[in-house]
Amino acid sequence: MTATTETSSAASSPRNPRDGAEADAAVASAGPVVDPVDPDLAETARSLHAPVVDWFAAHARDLPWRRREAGAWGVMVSEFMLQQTPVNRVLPVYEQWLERWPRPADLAAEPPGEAVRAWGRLGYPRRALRLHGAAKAIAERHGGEVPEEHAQLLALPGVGEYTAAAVVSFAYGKRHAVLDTNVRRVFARAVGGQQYPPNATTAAERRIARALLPEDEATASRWAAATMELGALVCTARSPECARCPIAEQCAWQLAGAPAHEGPARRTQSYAGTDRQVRGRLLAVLRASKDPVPQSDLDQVWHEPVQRARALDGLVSDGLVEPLDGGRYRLPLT
DNA sequence: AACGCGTGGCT
DNA sequence: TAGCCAAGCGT
Repeated sequence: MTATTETSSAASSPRNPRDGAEADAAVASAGPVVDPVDPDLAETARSLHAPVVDWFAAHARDLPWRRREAGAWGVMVSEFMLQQTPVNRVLPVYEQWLERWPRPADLAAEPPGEAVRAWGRLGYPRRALRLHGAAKAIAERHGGEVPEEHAQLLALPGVGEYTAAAVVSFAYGKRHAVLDTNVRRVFARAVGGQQYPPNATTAAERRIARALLPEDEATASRWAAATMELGALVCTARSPECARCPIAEQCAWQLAGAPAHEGPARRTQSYAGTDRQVRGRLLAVLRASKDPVPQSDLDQVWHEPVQRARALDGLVSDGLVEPLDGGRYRLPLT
């Protein structure tokens, strides 16, 4: 089954990002919200489920957060760490984290600076602060249990649309569409016939993800994990291994001759010389020291005083660094 | 909506 | 080699 006119127009949303939104709005205003499933899309879905889920059963990696003993907290910790950080770098930090803080309340009882320190070099250390904040909220407002509802999860710091969906689906086995960068790429190719999805998630993509979600709860949960895994291992961004793909024969992109991506390239972010690099160096010094660090030590990490001061100010206003008397700094105790 | 936010491996 | 890329979020 190749992409229909409906799905291909929806999935070509880099050009027409409003198609899906208008359709959704029209349905929403019509009354009770029942997912509008295009019959062709439904047929596409049925033809994809078995091969993808079977492939997953045979090829899924044995990752610690996929084991039963991980629990919802383990899933949640892994999802925070995996936000923009590769699996291989997450693995050792995840193990140490859960050993030290096996429940949300254990983390909540510690200063936020300890979370930042334990985060190590995973990058984007504000995630550590948010995970600590989420743990406190769970301890205080949810009786120490990771909430099961998508809306409750979404209210936690650092939990966005994707992470909430991942916890709902992976930790609690509930039926919820999960759209991460891997799934978006798989759908863009298999359904949309495009090499890459649009830069930002569109309403059209959400609609397709919902339409493709299996009815059965347990299958839906496996499907979510399976499509992610397929994107991570086979349908990769740079060099997809279509010969190993369980749905290559049905893939709209393959059937179209694997055309190269049209349209604007993704903005590539620089790093060298940016405030981010300076922040990283400052924080590395602070992580390494259990005691407060004098300003003079921090001054060593970057030659340019204006940028250095701006980076330090930023860390303080983000709550990643606590200024003390006498020009000394440390990771935050509160 | 576009941007800032770390870090390191890969091609 | 210099981008490109990695299970996003918040503003």
